Parts: sequence; C-alpha cells; structure tokens
Amino acid sequence: MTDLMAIGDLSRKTGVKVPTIRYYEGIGLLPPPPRSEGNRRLYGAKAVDRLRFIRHARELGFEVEAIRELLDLAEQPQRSCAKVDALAREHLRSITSRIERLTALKVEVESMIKACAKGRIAKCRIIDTLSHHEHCLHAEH
Amino acid sequence: MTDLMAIGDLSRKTGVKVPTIRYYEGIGLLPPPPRSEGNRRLYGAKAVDRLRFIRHARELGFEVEAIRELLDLAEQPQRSCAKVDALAREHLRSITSRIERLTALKVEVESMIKACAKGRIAKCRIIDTLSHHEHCLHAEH
DNA sequence: GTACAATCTCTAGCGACTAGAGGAGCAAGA
DNA sequence: TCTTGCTCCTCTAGTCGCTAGAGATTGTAC
Repeated sequence: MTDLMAIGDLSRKTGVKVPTIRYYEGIGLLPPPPRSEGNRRLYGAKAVDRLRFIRHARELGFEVEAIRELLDLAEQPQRSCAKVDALAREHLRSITSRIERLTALKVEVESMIKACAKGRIAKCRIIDTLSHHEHCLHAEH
Repeated sequence: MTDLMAIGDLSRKTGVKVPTIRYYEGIGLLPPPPRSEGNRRLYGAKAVDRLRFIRHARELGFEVEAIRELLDLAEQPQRSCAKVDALAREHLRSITSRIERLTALKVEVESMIKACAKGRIAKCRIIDTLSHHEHCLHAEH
C-alpha cells in the first residue's frame, strides 16, 4: 500500500526539479517527508498531489506566498471560497497590469526601431531616442 | 565652466536614486568620477547624459548587459548601427514573447475565476483547476 | 559650537530558484 | 566481493537589479 518513492521519482512524476523540491521543503511549501535508513526522503501520493498543485499554480504565475495561502485554504473544505476567489482576482489584476506595461514598452521600442535608417551610429535614431527621453511617444515611463 | 555636482544633485537631475547611481558605478555602467577633498563623488555634464541614457533604457526594459553594449556603441559614432538595431530587435522579441505568455496565463486565470460558483472550498473550481492540470484550456504550460 | 543633512563604505536582503562542491548510499554487473 | 556509476545528502554561493540599513565622516546653516 504505502509505496514510497525517492525524490528523483517524485521529480519525474511532477516535472519539478529535485533541487526545487528541496527548496520548496526549505521554505515550507512541502512538509518534510519521512526518511529512509540512509537518510533519503521518501514521498507518498499526497506529496505528488501537493507538488502538482504547486507546480500548476507556479505555471499560472502565482507567487509562492499566494500558493501558500491557496494550499492552506485547500485543506479547509468547509470554508467559503471567497478568499480563493480574491487571490485569483488579485493575481489576474497583476497579470493584466504587467501586460499593459509591456504593451506600452513594445509600442515605444517598435517606433524606435522603425525610425532607424541603418546608417552610422552618429545618426542612429535608436541611440538618439535613448539619449533623449522627450523624443518618446509617451512621456509617462 | 566645470561646475561639478554632488551625487544628490545628480540623483535629482536624472531621477535615479543615490544608491542606484553608486550601484551603476560598481557594476561599471558609470565610470568612477573624480572625488572632492572630502572623498565625495563629483559629477559633470557627461555623467548626467550617460545616466539619463541608462535610466531611459532601463525604463524601456533593456537589461543592464544590453545597456552596457549600447553605451559602448554610442561612443563609436563611425560604426554602423546594425548592432544597435539588432539589440533593439532582440529586446522587442523578448517583450513580445513575455506579452504572449502573460496573455495565455490571463485567459487561463480568467476562465478559472469565471468557473467559481462562490460556494465552499470543497467544490471550488479554482482549487480544482489548480489540482488538476488537465482541466486547463490549454495543456502547454 | 551645534545640530542636522548628505555623503561615505560595507553587508545583507528581495524572489524563486540554480549550480556546484564534497561526501555518502545503493543497485547492478564482472 | 568488488567496482562502477548513478542518485542522493547538505551546504554555500550565484542569478538580476536594485534596496535597506549600520556606522562613520563631511559639509552646511544657524
């Protein structure tokens, strides 16, 4: 029943690298597992689930602190999921604002590149734009 | 003519914080300036230009290593600006790919939030989605 | 003279890992 | 049984671009 696996197997099962698993244990995202006689970590099915949850949340861009809260909430099935919803919405806001900021940068960098006439650096519009902020499309950055 | 200023004045003129200026000197983006008798840094007009260039490039998201190259190129007016153009295009590619990645995340997180019925955590679709990657719209993350 | 502001150097911290050193354990083949 | 080679262990330090703080010195205004 209790078929325990080594850290390498857990790594292969979840796609999370071995040092990262140990790191997660160090920061308290994963509980310290039991050890073998030879002091090796032994993981069961629960660890697989928890680590997959962590990995997926990280892939979706959640920060470790948010994941810590989500894991905590996931263990209290009776509670309202309002907090979960709030965490997800907060994360969505952060993604959206990063996209907005990057899009503004993109426009600026594109216009800089378009202005480049491929001549000498002395007349390079890219260097010029970098030197003089006032040449920018938008001043707010 | 040679009206030199202290680091605080340079900071105010460029909008770059004092510790950041010292940091830039430490990593070689700014040359070590001359010092006063009391060992304080003294900056001239060239430092203002160079620091403004750095600041602007950072605001546009260029990495320090790229800025180092750009500064280097800016000092060789006779050279072709092909390299400058390449650096800017590379940066644009990185911005674009970050936007794409974030947009994919946004879609995923949005759909997760929409599925939430605001009930108990036991039935929370957000927790559920995080637990089971296969519930995702796209599997490639 | 005496506050107080500005500057100096140095070290450590952020987030989320990643890389490497140096050593021990373990399974399979000769 | 021995050896080879893989996996695992702990610990430290590095990544990037700063930022924060300690503790000392210098400059300035009253």
